[in-house]
Amino acid sequence: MARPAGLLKKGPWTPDEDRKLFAYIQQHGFRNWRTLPEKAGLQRCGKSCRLRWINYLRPDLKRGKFSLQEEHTIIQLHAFLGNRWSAIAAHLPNRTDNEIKNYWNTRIKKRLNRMGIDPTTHKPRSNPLIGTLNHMAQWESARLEAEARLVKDSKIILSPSNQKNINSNNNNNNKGSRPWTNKSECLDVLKAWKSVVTGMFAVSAANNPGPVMFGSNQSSWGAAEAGSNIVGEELMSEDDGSKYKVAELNERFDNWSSMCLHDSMYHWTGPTTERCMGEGFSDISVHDFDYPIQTEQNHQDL
DNA sequence: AAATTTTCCAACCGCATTGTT
DNA sequence: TAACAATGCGGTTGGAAAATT
Repeated sequence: MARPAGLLKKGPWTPDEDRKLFAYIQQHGFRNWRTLPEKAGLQRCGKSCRLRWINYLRPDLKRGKFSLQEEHTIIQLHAFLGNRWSAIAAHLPNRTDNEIKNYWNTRIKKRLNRMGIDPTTHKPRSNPLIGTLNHMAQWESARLEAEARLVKDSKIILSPSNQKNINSNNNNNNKGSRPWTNKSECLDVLKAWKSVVTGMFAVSAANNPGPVMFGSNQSSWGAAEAGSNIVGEELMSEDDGSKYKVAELNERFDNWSSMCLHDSMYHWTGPTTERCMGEGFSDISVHDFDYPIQTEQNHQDL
């Protein structure tokens, strides 16, 4: 049975211990973590073995730097799920909850703080008007970045030769080009955003290139469907089945469904029923809810 | 080059949840 | 159904490595 606690080893694992654990699990798998250490010839508790396997030895682990896409996914999922690292990890293949938690605490959290965003609530610290719409913080960060970009770009535009280049670029219709390079549309969305933040919900559709709508009960819109039970139930049945989470997610989705952006630049459609059922929650990430300015390059610089 | 500070991450701890008898 | 054991999760910490002074 259990070894006296005093005889159990603690602290960093040695290569020899790793070899023993790996070899044992390769051969026998892991069924009973409590008895495993003794069988594998290790002076560790089962808990320690389990952790070592899950966080380090597992062969399917993807180690190394997080990609920009992974980082986006983490931020977005954190806005949905909070500090539920295991739930977040479930949507990032080959990453562990511990790794994600560390990455959040050491990098993302600090960056959000620097941007004036509360990493817990995802809300800008300085603006109490923003109510329960957690993801708005992400929009705010997008807005700040967009504004910074516009300021930068406006200086470039002053040059006639640059103006010419920009015009031709806009006509290229490049598949890979970022849609928000169209500045007037970008500004319209920023205006719309501002009106949400300040509680002024009147956005004239006539003044916008695409439908930009705010308000409640937009149930005929795709995004509103994100609040349906189907979405929540699917999610929970796969992962943990906790009813309170279904309720919580639905509540959040209900809030979010009151804000529906359909626009060629900021395209938030929410997780549609089909996609949640077919591919999982992670599908809502990156391309649907992007941070406009950040690129692979400046991600590397961070 | 040395001292100090900061960053990063593996590992631990305690509590919650789930499974078993 | 209660009691206990096993497992899982998230917060925290210690120390090594990197960066800064």
